[in-house]
Amino acid sequence: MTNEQFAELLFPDIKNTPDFYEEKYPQRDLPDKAEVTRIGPSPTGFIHLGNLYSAMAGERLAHRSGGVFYLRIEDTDNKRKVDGAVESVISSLDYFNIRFDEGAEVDRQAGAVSYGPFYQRQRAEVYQTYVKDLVKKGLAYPCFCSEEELNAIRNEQTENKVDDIGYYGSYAKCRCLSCEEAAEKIKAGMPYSMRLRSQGQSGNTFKFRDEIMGEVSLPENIMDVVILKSDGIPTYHFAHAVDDHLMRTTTVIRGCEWLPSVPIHVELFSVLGFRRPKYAHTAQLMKIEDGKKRKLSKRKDPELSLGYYRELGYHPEAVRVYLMTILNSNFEEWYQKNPELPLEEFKFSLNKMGVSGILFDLQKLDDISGNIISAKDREEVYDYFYKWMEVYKPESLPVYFADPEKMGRIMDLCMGVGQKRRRKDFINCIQMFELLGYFFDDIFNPEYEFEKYENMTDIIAEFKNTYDSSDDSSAWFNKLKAIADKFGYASDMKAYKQNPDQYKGNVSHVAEIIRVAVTGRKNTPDLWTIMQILGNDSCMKRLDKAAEYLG
RNA sequence: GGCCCGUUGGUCAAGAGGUUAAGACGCUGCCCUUUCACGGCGGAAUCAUGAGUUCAAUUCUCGUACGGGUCACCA
Repeated sequence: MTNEQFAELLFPDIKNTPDFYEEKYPQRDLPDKAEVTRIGPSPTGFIHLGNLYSAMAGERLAHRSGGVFYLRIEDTDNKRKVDGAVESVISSLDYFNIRFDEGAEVDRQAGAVSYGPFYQRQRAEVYQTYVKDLVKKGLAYPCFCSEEELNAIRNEQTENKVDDIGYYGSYAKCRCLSCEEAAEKIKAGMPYSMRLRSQGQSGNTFKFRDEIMGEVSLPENIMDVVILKSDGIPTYHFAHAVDDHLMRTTTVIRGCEWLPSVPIHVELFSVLGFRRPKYAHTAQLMKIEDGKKRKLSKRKDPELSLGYYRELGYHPEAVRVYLMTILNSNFEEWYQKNPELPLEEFKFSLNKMGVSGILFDLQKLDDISGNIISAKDREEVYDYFYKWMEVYKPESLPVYFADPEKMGRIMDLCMGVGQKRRRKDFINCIQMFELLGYFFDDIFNPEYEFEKYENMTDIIAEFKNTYDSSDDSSAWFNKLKAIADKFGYASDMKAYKQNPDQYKGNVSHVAEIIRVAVTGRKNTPDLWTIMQILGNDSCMKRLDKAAEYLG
């Protein structure tokens, strides 16, 4: 039996040849240095920061060069598929302003060549066409080994401390089956996968240039890897080779956990006669746990999920800026110099990307986020907060937004609108939600942050007696000073600093006592304004409540 | 275990054969300030380790340690 006949037996339904697809998916008509990149999430219902990190790199590379950025759904693993995952992936990426030119669920421009379908399951025939061709050339063969047999091989290799663990050489039982023998098994109905007949030599290495890692020396692939699973769907490796070739990807950007499988991909491209794309393997996002760095894991780390940041109400821009700062080492400086320029102006480049694992720094994100929100208009932040609450805290909407005018004043206050400089109180929506709670009598239930000072109840009582809501800010503060003097606190900061021992404290301590009494917190914006917003009745009740608490 | 990658302050990092080894976050001191912030000016804190090359090494080479990744009909 010839290879030709054998291929026909294996793939009787495949009528096309590779040439058909080469023609169907021609070279893209793009400017000279245009890059074609892609993101290929698997629809497990979970898109994470690492994906976004890579996606931003790909998106920037493509769009800065006048190229194409597309979305391919890598759904070859049926077992892990989650319903609705594709929608969630797209919506998450959209939230963070990642836009595709083509790909799954993206409408393409009329008349343009389609490189789809972009769901790998829908491309089974394409892959099989190429496998059939490999069989004809004697470069692929069916493997009938069961899971148990494969495990046995692996165990044997482990026990014998063989260096290379896997299906290759003399361990590859099915590799030397004749076409006739294989045909027998197929006719008997045995399930089988298709494997690459590797041409690699053990011990050989080759130099490989990665756009991020630089030159890397790797061993030649010797494994007869599975290219088609028994259900006729390809493995990642094979799908990657065929798709990125046919979709005319110029640079493959993916996590550096893929670097060790580059030898497989190199051989696959070579065996298929494809020109290899450039590769860029991005650093991993890590997290510290028990004093050790480790790769962020989908299962264990909720902070890895993009949904997490959305739920917390981090502004997408903040997440993008943060990611850019870790994506390109020179971004931060550029951003500080050009805070008003759109991120797209930044000259992103792959070789400015870091090679080693990056520890995710939430504090830094918070700082960036605070800066970004403080630079926004009151209206924008108001809307943003409102929309977040509609989705994530709808039951609180009637409390916080019952009086839009009041909420507007609160926003102005906390953002420092109209002041010389903006405040940076707001970081994300959940934090705003908690921060602003004391403004609303219905939910005001403070955990008082009182420090121990002398005469606290006396000070509160005296303040209550003298408070007049019609006082302006300075009259109000003068009364605070008067109270300070009355109870042996310094009303003059300079005097206090010279002789701190002569006083029980200073006017800022007095202010703190009133602040905590009214709001429960030591840190709030201008107290006088808060009391104006709350109104006289509410303030009086709160002062009583605090006095009662202090006993 | 094999293979691959990495190691500059607590974190993100720039950097070059000779530098006072940038900057940012965090921490912290002072100033400003009628309270909270904002802001301004300072401070502490880093080249994993051994050997080699060199007049000179944190930078180049080799080893060691440590960290990470990967070795599936998962991606």
